[in-house]
Amino acid sequence: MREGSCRFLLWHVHVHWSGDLVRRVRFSPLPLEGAVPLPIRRYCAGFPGDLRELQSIALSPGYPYSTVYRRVWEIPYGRIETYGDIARELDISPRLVGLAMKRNPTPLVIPCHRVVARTGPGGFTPDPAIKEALLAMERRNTRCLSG
DNA sequence: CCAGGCTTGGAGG
DNA sequence: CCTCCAAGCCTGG
Repeated sequence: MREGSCRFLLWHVHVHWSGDLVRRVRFSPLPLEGAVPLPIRRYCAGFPGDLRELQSIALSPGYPYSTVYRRVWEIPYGRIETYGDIARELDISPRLVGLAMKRNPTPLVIPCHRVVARTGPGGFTPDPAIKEALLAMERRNTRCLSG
């Protein structure tokens, strides 16, 4: 089990991982000694790229809300969907999707920031500004590709 | 057992 | 346009 952090703008992204399996990702004001998986380092540095080459503990069968996490894992870079969309598709309540996102053990790998409310970005722990920055970054990187 | 949570759609001002 | 509110889930405490 390895751990480390990298920078995303003003934040430090703590990652606990081994091989391509990521067990924990969290945003912190403080750095953590050690490295993070290359795809995460690239992503945080602003390069558009698929984090789906990484696995998350949240995808394992039996993990709470794993069906929700698998669904969210499918959302590609630069795309967004609403809590309601996913709720209807999985036949659960929107609030349950929100609860699952709040408990997401590996943000970024499970891209919960791409799940937004019908009326705006929606929440994000520990700071909604992180979500907005991630979405802005992906918007910008995606727009350049197609005009 | 029980209340929460990154919501939503509808009602009413 | 805005605020208010209950439905509705299922896990952790």
